[in-house]
Amino acid sequence: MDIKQTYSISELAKEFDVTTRSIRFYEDQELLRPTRRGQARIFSSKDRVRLKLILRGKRMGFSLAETKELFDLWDETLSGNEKQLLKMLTILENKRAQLEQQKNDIAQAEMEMDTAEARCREALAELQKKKKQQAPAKEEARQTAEN
Amino acid sequence: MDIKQTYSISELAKEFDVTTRSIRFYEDQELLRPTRRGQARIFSSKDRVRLKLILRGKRMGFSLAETKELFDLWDETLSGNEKQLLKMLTILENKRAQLEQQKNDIAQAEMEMDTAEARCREALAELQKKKKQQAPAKEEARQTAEN
DNA sequence: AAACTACTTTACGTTTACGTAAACTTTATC
DNA sequence: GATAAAGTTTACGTAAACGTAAAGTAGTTT
Repeated sequence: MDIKQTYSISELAKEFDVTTRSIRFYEDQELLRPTRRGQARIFSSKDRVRLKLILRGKRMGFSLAETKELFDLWDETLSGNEKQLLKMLTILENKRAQLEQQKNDIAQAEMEMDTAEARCREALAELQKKKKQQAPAKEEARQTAEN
Repeated sequence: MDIKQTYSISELAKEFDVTTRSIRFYEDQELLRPTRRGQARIFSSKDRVRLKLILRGKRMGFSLAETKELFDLWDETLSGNEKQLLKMLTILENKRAQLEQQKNDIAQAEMEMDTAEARCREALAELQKKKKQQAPAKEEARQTAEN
């Protein structure tokens, strides 16, 4: 049970910091399926969850098509015949492998950022040294000023 | 010290499973800077490393422009004046935050995949039960056949 | 020398994921 | 009842990241 049952397009746009254009586009691509009151779209909390998943997918480098595929598959899975269920399981395995790859990539990136940062700090320290040599007289003044 | 000093375009294309078109495009966008022998491109091991970084960046959802920015910044950093160094450090912080976000996203996704998989297996188990009820006579035959 | 292979440039085409402008409708407010 | 506020459709535009010919060059094999 969510806090609210329905949402307007601009409510969702604000909450997730996307444009209404994007949301309409996601509907056009059938990733969201709002109902209508007259012309206006009414989004359910299911739509809200899906929007959240869409955006997370994007951050993880998934295309809208990929995300839609997962949504569709999951819907089919719910009215599950055996084939669909098995297919879903294998796809889940594939996605898990993808996530593993991403975790490796991230770990690698973090390590490299560590060494990059270290080199930066070294270089900075070098510069500081040279400054001191050029103007050692001002040192005490700055020390007291740093409080 | 790498195994090899220089690479042809097709060597790199094969090794990293990208098209030569992509590699030329990366050069065009100034992410790679091969030298030439006549017309032909000669890639250094530095280029090779960069290509690897480009592709990892893509898997992590980075645009080529973002990656190029990092490359350029890092190059400037090497001939580091203080401002550049400090800028690099803050950018590294930002990237770290991004990685944290991605790690959260992945963890979330993994949890949801766990529950999704569990539901799939439950549904499958249900289907198996129904099958048994409909044809309990064939059970022993199948059991022995499964060896 | 002809053919093959690997590489090149030029340039137009394509997909994805929206941006942006124009011209309405509906509802709320003054 | 005018006007603003929030929503709508239609439709053309755009940036990114290549794909895909077309046509040429350079070296090497037969």
